Amino acid sequence: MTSKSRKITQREIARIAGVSQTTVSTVLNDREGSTARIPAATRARVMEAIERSAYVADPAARRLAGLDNQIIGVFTYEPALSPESMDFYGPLLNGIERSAETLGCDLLFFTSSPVQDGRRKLFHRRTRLGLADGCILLGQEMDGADLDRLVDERFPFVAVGRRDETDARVPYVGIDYAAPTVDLIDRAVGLGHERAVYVHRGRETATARDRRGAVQSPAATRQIRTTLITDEDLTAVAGTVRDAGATLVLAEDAFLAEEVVHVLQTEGFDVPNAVSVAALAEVRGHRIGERALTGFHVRRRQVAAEALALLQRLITTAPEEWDALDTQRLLSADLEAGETVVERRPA
Amino acid sequence: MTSKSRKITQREIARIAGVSQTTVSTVLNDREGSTARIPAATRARVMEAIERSAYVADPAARRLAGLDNQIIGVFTYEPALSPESMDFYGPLLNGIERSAETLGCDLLFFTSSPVQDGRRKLFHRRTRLGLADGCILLGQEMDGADLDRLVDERFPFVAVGRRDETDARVPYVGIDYAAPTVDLIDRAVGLGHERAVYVHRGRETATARDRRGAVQSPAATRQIRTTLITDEDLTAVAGTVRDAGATLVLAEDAFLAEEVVHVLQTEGFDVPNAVSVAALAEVRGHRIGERALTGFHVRRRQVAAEALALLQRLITTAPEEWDALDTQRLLSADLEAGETVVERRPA
DNA sequence: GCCGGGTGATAATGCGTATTGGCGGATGAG
DNA sequence: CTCATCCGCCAATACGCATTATCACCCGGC
Repeated sequence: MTSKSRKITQREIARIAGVSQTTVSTVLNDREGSTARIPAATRARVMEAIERSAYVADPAARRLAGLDNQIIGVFTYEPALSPESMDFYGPLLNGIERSAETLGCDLLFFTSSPVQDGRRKLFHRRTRLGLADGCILLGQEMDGADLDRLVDERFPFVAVGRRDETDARVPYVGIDYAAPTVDLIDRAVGLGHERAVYVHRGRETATARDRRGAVQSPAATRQIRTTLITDEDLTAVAGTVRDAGATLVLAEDAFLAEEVVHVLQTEGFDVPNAVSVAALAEVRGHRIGERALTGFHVRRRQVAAEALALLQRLITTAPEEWDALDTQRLLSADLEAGETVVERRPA
Repeated sequence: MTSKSRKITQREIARIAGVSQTTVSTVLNDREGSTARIPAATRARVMEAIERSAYVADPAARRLAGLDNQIIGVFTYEPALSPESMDFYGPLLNGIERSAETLGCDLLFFTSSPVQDGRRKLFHRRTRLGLADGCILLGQEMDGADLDRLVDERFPFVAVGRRDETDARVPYVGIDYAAPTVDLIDRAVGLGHERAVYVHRGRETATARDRRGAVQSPAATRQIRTTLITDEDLTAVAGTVRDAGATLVLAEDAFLAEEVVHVLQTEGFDVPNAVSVAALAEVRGHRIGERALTGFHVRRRQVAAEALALLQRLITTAPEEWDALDTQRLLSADLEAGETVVERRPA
């Protein structure tokens, strides 16, 4: 073997097959029409030259010539492949990889983006964003300017997570926490609970508002009285529970739930027999003592799959017609029964 | 805002700044020389136009013009981001991501490669390999044809894992199991062991030969007598141990070690008090009852970092001078003390 | 013998960037 | 006054591919 093969181009193939570069291109893309007809014999000759020389098209040239590339960009605001971020990013990346595989797309991770204020910047002088046909954005919080610019440039992208707070036109696939929150409360009511405390982090993100909204919604307040407090002074939790006569504590996320339980137990509460506890977020892998924490489960793999499907639709649709598309999608989190919300014991 | 911004090119910038496209390119790459001199005033004018219009270079065009792209390809023979592969790929990918970040490179995952015979094929008609400046190959076993072709085409790449069996010219970063195997045996001898059994999988890979070679090396056999058996009939292990009067069992990997222990315990052996056990491979996370398994630890993050460093050297070196480079590198696995190799009790 | 129409191809062009080889004008040396 | 520099800039070109516009040829009909 050991051909000194530098780089095989269509021109090279053309020379071997005794045709023009145009013909090679036509054969490769089997483009047929009144303007370009290739008889079987010629086609075969060209094909053979291609097979024998193991030609592969230069993706850069294809891209420059205006074709798409089957490359999907993946941007994360922090390192995605570190052990710490794996809990969050792992299932998402897995879902993305699987979808990309079936779509026949490669994945371009923008790991080179310079870090500013502790998070990566999507746009910079040497960004390779333009190589991708579209881009998936991952991260707990994103830069509004980045999103605006993507929208302005009509670059196909999809954010994972609710993003309507920054720009109403941002396409996203997010999680609905409101519906399962109401479900969870229903279930607690069914177990006899009448007073609850909701401990939240006082954030003003869309999902935080969603959860508060659900807790304070008519559907919920009709059945249970809930006192809201923030995590600023966790030691106050015990007092609030006592004062409100609450038998159920909801926490904004699983970590907060764990802290709250610790405080309650220190104050002599029996969890969950005297006070039930649940988190309004992902709880897989979180336990309170021996018991699995009650809360939600988010099917992240499915979120990723939906995001890629949406992105694919954007890529294959002309920007002018994006308005007609349904580009903002919410998936409901699943209720994860767990074992920390139990029947209310008569006092 | 809301510029209808299609795509800003150097020509556009040139028009705004009242110069030629050549000048813009020169400023951008601050190329200076007798052939192209730009006075500060012009440079400033151009720079301002660039800043204001938020210009970013088209990577495809750059690539086509022969420059490098700061893109490193990552090829795995099976899905890399699935939960099952994470044990193996996780630390490697993490190391790659970190190195890429400091090198300012993006990562292109070739997830689109069509699957054939249960593993992905690197080369296909639409491969985007050419977009990358170089490529990292990951996977337990690789396709020799792929490696040959990469070598032939002088495409910069580095395989993770020993690959000298396929082609002597394949650049790789692998793990040395021979040295730590001898170390492990030394230590066992120091604890009084005189007879051992090595249970291996009967494979003919480079690393498998390495381990067998180390076990049977003069340095080892001088101190301890080792009987080799394969995993074909694990129930035979107990008999072999008894017949050989062995007090130490070495297994080719941690999973095999676990199986072996199970067999031994079923047969009434006290592990590790009567029979010590160790694996000649990664053991982190593996336990025998309450005890951490003795064996090796592979610093995969470091392996990845070395691989990227080597790849970078290949990329920045002309192919004609690759021969002068040291392109095959072995890193020694660390001894992981564990608790399953203990002092030999007098019978 | 001329014309229309279909067939099988190709030359020319463009995509956005980098680079080579100038070119006109000013300045300085002889 | 002439010739050689040097300065500041630009036209032209290449990169590999896709696409548009043509072109030469042959065949049949009139």
